[in-house]
Amino acid sequence: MRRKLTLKLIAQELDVSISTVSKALRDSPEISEETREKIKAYAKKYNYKPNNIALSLKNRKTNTIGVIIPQIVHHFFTTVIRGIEMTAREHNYNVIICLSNNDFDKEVINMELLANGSTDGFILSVSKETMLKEDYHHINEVVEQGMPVVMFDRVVEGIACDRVLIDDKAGAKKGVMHLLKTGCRKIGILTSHDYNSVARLRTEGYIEALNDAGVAINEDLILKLDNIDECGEDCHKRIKEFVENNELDGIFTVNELFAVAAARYIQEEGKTIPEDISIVCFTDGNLSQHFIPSLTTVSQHGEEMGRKAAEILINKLQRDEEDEDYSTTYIDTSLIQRESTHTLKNR
Amino acid sequence: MRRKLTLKLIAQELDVSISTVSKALRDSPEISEETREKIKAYAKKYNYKPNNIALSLKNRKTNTIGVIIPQIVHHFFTTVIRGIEMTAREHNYNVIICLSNNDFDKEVINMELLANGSTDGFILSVSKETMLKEDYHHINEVVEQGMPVVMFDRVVEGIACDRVLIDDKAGAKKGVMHLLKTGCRKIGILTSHDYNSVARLRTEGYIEALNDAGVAINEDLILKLDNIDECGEDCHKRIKEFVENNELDGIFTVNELFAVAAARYIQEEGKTIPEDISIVCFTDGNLSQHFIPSLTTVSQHGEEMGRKAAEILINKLQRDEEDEDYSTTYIDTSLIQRESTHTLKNR
DNA sequence: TTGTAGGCGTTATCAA
DNA sequence: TTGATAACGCCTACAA
Repeated sequence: MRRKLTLKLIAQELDVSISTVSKALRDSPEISEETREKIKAYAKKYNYKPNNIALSLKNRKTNTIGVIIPQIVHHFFTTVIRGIEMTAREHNYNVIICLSNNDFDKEVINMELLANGSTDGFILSVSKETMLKEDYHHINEVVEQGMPVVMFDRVVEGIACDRVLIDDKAGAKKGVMHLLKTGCRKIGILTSHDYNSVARLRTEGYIEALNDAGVAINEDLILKLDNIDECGEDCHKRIKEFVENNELDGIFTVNELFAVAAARYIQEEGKTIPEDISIVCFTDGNLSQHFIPSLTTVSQHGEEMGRKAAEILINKLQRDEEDEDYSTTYIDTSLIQRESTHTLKNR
Repeated sequence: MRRKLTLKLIAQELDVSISTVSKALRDSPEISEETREKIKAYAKKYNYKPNNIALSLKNRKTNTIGVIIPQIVHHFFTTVIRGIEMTAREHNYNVIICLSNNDFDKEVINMELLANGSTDGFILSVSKETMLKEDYHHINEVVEQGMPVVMFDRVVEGIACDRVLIDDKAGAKKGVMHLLKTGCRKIGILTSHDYNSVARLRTEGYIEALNDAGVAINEDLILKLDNIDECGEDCHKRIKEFVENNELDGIFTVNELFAVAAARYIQEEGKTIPEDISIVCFTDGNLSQHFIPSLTTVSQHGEEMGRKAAEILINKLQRDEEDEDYSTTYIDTSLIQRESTHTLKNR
């Protein structure tokens, strides 16, 4: 079989019209039992499958959700995707994923590409560069064309779309409170600059937890690194100095990488975790689970987040009269206690 | 702007025919300077973008590459995807990614889905379940329809397609030789069952390295775990026993997870790495880099692999007369020395 | 220089 | 019960 089978080819072969074939295959009662069977048998034998492209064109909808994310290395994004895919499949939607690699231009290209017919709507987490530039024209354009958009995790103000967020502030607070409960008082935080919505909220949670506990905020104990997605040489150096120059008994970090770097320099100083310094970090990924000591983390329930985002989007897609109300949903976090903090009886 | 702009709409608005608009926008010399400018100005003003779906249908090609992989958590797959995307973009192809989650049914569904018009060709790494079942009908179907397929990493015999492989055997050999060179003699291997092509080849490399060095193979030192993608409870237990019951001075593992698990039980026994036992593992990911001690690894050059796979596929797509010759390309590995092995002067 | 017609693969409407 | 026709959005050979 060289070329894909089409209705036309079947029609020619069986000497009927195209529309007869179409109807027969869709079990139309218009067609006589006999011809219907004949056509279906032929289609089955030669494995006919309708061409999705033609269907999309005809129906003006693709039944496909476009997902645009900065990176895929993140365990977190992986779980979100899984959630999206599960819900999508349940509702007979397909998912296509594009990576922006935290690059503004790529984000724009990808969105335009998918917006030109490949997709009915978007689920997206904006790239670092986009946040820095504060240029959202590509997202707004898509919205203006009537395609629903759901932003998750790394969201941005001023766009007419739904939002699904980790409750970053509450999560961070939960983590820092755990440190406090297990006896830490000199707690530092490794975070990132405030343009990153996620980092900012987590820093706020840290501050709030300390405030609630009546522990004074010491600006020296707040280290804002340049990038929340990696930890390069310079980042390592700053963490090293931070650990060496401050008398800490606890550290909260906004990602795993910072936590692991801190652990390294803590141990190099001859201190042990959690005896001398406890660690709690955000994101329950590979590293947290397998590091020695394994890390107490604030887990993000990415799968639930993905499910929720997909649900909202599909919902919007299905009742196409468009309402102008946009929701913001918060997804809870939970604390996973492991070896990097003192054990606590009550939970 | 509610509905997307089409040629038809522009034509109505400017009171010309559709084909005039089409030609003008494609800079046809047939159209007078004047109307051309007028049309282009209008299109630009209202941000006209051709509908990809319509183009695909017309041209019977999508300019899209479908990528199907088992998992995305793997750092390795991430780098492969990056390579694919880079090359694809250079040649004006788009990439759409689908995850099989190591699930046979999902692999089949995804392939059928993409094959029905969404994609011109495939780059795929088969799922664990598919390898187990040895059922490749979905891949063969796609091939028979004339869509080129490039398999990478987890490949399978008996399919008419190109292949891009890590030289797993040579890589493993390289890793084990490093252990030998740094003085290890009682070297164990943590690997997976032979149905996994990758695991099998790495095991062979291990054996060959020992043979070459004149070290006798001891079957007790070869542990075949059930799954190469994760390391669950049972897996951990078996690794623990393996480490405790054997007098080892070196361990080679086919992935990071096994290495990290081994490290844990080695240290629990009061031994240190690399002083008492050295470790080398396959896959240069997050864990290897950040673990303490950081792990000496066999790095897979995933990006190069992705580039190569994409190049081969695009090449096939572009000269559409189909030749029946299929290539197998091996991608080299390299050894990255870190803290988990003794240092070696020469490299 | 501009417009008409046909086709890519489907489906829906209406006519035979 | 079956078939012809138009339409989805685009492109192109050919006619005007």
